Amino acid sequence: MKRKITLKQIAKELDVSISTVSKALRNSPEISADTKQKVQAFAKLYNYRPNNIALSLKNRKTNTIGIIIPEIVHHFFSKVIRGVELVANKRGYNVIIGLSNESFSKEVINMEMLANGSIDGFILSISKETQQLQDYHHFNETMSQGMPIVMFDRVVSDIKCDKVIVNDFGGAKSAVEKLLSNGCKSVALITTKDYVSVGKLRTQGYMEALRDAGLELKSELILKLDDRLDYEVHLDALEKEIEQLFKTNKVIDGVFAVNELYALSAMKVARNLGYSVPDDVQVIGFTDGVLSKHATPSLTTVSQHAQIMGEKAANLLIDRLESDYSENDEDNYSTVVIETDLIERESTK
Amino acid sequence: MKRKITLKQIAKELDVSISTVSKALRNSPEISADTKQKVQAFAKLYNYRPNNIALSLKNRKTNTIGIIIPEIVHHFFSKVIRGVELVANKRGYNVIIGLSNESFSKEVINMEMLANGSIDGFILSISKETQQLQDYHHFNETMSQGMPIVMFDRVVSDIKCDKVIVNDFGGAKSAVEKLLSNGCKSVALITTKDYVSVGKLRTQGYMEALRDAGLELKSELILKLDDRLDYEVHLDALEKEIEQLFKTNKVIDGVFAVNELYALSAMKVARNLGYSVPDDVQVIGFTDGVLSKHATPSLTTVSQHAQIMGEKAANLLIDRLESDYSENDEDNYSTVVIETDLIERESTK
DNA sequence: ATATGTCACGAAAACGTTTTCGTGTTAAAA
DNA sequence: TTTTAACACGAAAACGTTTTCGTGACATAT
Repeated sequence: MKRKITLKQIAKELDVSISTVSKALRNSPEISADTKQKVQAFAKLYNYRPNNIALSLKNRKTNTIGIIIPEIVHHFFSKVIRGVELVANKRGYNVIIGLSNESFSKEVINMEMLANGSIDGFILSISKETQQLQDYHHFNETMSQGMPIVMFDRVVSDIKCDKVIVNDFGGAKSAVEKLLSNGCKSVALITTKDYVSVGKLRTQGYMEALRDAGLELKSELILKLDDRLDYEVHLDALEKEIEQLFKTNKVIDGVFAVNELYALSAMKVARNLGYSVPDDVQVIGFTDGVLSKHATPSLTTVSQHAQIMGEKAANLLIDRLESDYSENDEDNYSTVVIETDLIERESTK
Repeated sequence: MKRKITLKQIAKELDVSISTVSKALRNSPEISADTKQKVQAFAKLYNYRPNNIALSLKNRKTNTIGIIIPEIVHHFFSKVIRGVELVANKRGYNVIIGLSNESFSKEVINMEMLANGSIDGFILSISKETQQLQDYHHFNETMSQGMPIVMFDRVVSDIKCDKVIVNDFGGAKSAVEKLLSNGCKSVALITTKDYVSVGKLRTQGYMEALRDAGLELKSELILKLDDRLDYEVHLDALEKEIEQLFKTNKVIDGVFAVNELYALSAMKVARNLGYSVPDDVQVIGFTDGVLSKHATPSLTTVSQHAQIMGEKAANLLIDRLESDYSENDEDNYSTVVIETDLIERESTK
């Protein structure tokens, strides 16, 4: 179990100086062909690779980007990671992950841990708790130390930084428009409480679609759920709520849900109540998830292009990291909006 | 945009030496109470935190573990990551990820990138391509440089290292036994080609269950699929194969599938052919996936406890990293076997 | 008054690199 | 023969820490 070989050891072995070895390996013209050959051969033999940590310290650059997300067991986020990793690797960066688990304090701790030199910049989506508390000091502190941040999906408009967001409003609107053009007269909305930024935007898209169509907005058709509860565990509670919605509003013939689980549950409840999907009730969800494709009937969804978001975010961050100062300190932050696609499946006509 | 403050800057500002600052912050008895107070106050004011990279270089220890997996958009792997991250964070480590994307060369490149000082040890699951090529030089080289590896799920028995595996054999066997005790007379198996280690073991479990029950093994009931094809994309091809299986074997009244997609497709095909699940055909899958729970009918599965695997793997690795040499170089490697659970849902009686 | 000891701090090395600058040797130019 | 230039290499600093060891100032004991 021998340690990795270092410049110093090579230098000693070959009886030259460390500088010579370093230069020889980088093919410096200062070094004679003879010496180069000797050094390079030796290095190859012993499989020499420069130590990343030493390089990071010297260059004050780690070539690593940190990604903080609320949850990894979630298709949307893992697809984003895949996008980030893809671009990062291609451009010579590593990716280090931190999970906030939807908790404010874990988000803060994780960021502090990574901000002390481990990474060059952050890509993150804020936790639900942070959204509620509206405490953003850790973002501001990080940025004031010269470490750039790119926010994606769940962003906060008060913070000045690069952002990548989904066109939640537009996606929701066109989904509801689809339902309406498919003949729905009473479209229900299953959404989250308003402190969740994306939920709020999707709700607004729903409203606008109705207004544009000259339809009255009926508050009894809107079900706002508290998503601090983990409905993946309390599935029955979720279904109860939706059942209530259907029972008190027999006219419902269309449902737009702001996430996959809500949409699936709506389909299930509707079926149990004797409705046929899509004949009696049509359903559209907002998600990139895998459930939609394999459900029966398969679910029409608004696709978010998570992987593209990740790629975009990574490119934004790395571009900023590699730009020179001059461009950097004018606040030329950009916000990239990823357009959604409506993927039509069996839950709509 | 001021850089993070360093010991040197504090020292200069307070007109003491760097050593004094360092000691004062670590509460060394060498330093007078006065000076300590002064330094600590200043450091707190400027929010001083030691630079991780410098510490890593000094200590030759990064407190970071690398995890290499074939794919992140996959419930099993993301759950494992969650487990690793949980334990790692609790024990003061960060997690850096590399995706092999099921490719041998990307696996090698990723490992080489991280092995040059960025991390203290690996947790990994090998790619399909590596399994085929049976080229394990990168694992051996990594370990010979004193960097420990913990393999999980897809392991290779030739390599001496800590391992965390699922009881694939036992899980499969008890699943098939369940089908038999539920009255199935002809249980089909949908599996992968034999070079996939876990697929092979699950196949063996199937066989043993039949043998124990005194049943004849009929090769026409075994469908071996080439999983180098991405069936998530070529879903129709997969369904064609399974349809063929059902059509040529009308007697099938039970199906054991080695993964979620195969199981779901089997259910779908069966239904399309006019069978009722579970009345005519009962189905069990092998997976931790999310599809099973939400399918209709929901799928009975062999649960792998992915998160626990991640936790176990992380603990094994960190234990080894933090053990002293003496225990380390005797080859006391352990293999932890995670037992499976049969989660009964609607696809079985 | 001298020897001993404690206290509080600083210098320097080390981790593994890269890079700037200085220098001795040799060959070419004057 | 002397001056100059090119060549090939080494010493040292720097990145930010921690830690070992040395040392000057002062107090106490002899």
